[in-house]
Amino acid sequence: MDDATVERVRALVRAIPPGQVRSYGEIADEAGLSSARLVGRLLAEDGHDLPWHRVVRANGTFAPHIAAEQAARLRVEGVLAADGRVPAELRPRRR
DNA sequence: CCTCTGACGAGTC
DNA sequence: CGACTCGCCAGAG
Repeated sequence: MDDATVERVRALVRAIPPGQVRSYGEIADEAGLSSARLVGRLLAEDGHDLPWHRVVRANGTFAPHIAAEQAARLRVEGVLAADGRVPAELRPRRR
């Protein structure tokens, strides 16, 4: 994967407004990536300085190992994650 | 070169 | 709903 793509992903994540979430898949498409997994991988390696907590799975759930931290950070922004998932209204819609 | 393993997603049953 | 499968890219062993 090339650096330009990585930058696109980082920019997209940075562009997510507080209190709002987007899915790995959406980021992947818009950044021109073929797989959502790559977005996850990028965030794991190079996303420490990004609002990664605003990126959730397509069904609104969190990745297991970061669920607690993610829920905490979102709560600060006013997003109350009940039952380890984001409220339906904020959940990334499939279309 | 092959297999396994992910911060994933969509489709089937 | 949950459980499984397959496609996806890259790095590790």
